[in-house]
Amino acid sequence: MNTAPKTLAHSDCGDCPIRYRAVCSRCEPDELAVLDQLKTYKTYEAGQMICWAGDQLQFVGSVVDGVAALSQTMEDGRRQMVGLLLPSDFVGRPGRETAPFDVIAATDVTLCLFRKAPFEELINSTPSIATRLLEMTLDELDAAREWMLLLGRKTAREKIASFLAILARRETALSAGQTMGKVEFTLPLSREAMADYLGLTLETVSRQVSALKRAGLIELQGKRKITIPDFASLLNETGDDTDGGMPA
Amino acid sequence: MNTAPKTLAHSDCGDCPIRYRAVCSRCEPDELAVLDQLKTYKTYEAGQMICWAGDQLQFVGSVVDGVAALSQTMEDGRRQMVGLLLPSDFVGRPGRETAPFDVIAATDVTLCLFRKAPFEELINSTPSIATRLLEMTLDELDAAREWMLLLGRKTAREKIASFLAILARRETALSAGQTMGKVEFTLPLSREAMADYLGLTLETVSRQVSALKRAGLIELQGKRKITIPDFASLLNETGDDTDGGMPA
DNA sequence: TCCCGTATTTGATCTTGATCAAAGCAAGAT
DNA sequence: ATCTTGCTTTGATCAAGATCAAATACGGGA
Repeated sequence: MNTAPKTLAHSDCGDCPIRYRAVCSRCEPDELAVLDQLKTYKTYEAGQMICWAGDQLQFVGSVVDGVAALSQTMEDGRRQMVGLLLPSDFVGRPGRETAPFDVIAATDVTLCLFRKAPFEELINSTPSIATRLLEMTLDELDAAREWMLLLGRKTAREKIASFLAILARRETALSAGQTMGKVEFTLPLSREAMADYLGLTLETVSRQVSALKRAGLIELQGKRKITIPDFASLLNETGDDTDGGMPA
Repeated sequence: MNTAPKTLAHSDCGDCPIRYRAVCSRCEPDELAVLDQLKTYKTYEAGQMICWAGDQLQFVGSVVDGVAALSQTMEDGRRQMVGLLLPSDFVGRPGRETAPFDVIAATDVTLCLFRKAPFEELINSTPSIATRLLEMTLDELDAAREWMLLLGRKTAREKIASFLAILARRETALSAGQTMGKVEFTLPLSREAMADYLGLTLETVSRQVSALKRAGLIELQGKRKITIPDFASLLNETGDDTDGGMPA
């Protein structure tokens, strides 16, 4: 599961994704110099806890490679994943003392980290960075609310189709091509993790994946490699408004 | 349902809640002067659409009185409420062109509005405001993620108990007293709206409310007035970690 | 006060997805 | 090559909640 690191850097901004997504929308040289001095990298193995809900937060940063998950667990063990962190996503809470949720490495993960205190100073002294972070947080909030529709109202089949569609879209977004006929990608999550994300049991996930395969909407190579022969017909299964509109 | 307007203003800051919650954490006189010139009030009747998903956004602002709801609807009519906006909550999207979700007046609602463009200028020129908005948005994000746990994993009974507990907490937060033995309040939502919020049907909501009443955990005066004789025992029904921890 | 329209409650049945249980499979270890 | 071990798939059964269909209660006018 150790894919070669993908380089997501802004063309002008070196190799650390945070400079591109979270900070460097205008590439001010001063800010970059500060960030260069602050950044460190850290890696985690698949399954490892990155932090626990309630932990003191020392760092913020972003995902360089791999997939991390935010999740919550109830006393009796019921678990709900509340966010997926893919490469280039921001991790952490400027202005917060403690982590609100558990963070778990779903695959092997590399993070690019900055000590929180100096990063917060940077935010407070640089409106463009605060604005950029606000924008990203609003995106996350919209995504969370889309997910609430999925969790509250969609059927198991629609949940699976939606999840696959989101991954597929993210895949093709990275590799320029907008053609959207056929898409191939690797599932970053186990059946159990998918269940935790979708508010289902792993058995139901397995059954519905099989059902989509039987229906010819997806093809499987092994357990994790997925081919979507016709993206549009998968979209029909998601329950989403298929025509235009705003992406989440 | 037209309760007398509650005044939520910061003691130093006049009558508009936005100055307290979103902007006026330090009460800079210049900012307040600008905001005073911008603000207007607008009222909506219960049930009225405040805006539709996809609408051009001209304003941002905050709820002064009443309850508004963010919601999404699928083509076949399934609906999921994704946020409740209570007095002092911020409405709108600095930096966004269009509304991501429908906004509906759940009760009669009064909003305090500012034109978006000048408000955005204020944000960009005043780091403390951008930071404050970021903080508020992070709070909303945490609340949305708490809600994902509720939607994905909680039972109908736990959902109802959680919802009532949240309202009760909000009620007592406003009226100083932290005693938390007995709480009384009025439901701001119909059974149908509660169902849309909780990812249930209105029948299931009705049945579970009746069940909680039979169990002596709540009392009803009419349909909408609720008394919680012992808040702690209602909390036991929410499935939440009851001891300490961080509030959402 | 009575009437009407809407919201709520209640009941009977049906469906979906959870739960329990048992194989199946692939990859690494012996 | 065979035996683990840890997923994943599949099957049978069950329960929670949805759906369909009536009652019933409530609130606001005439």
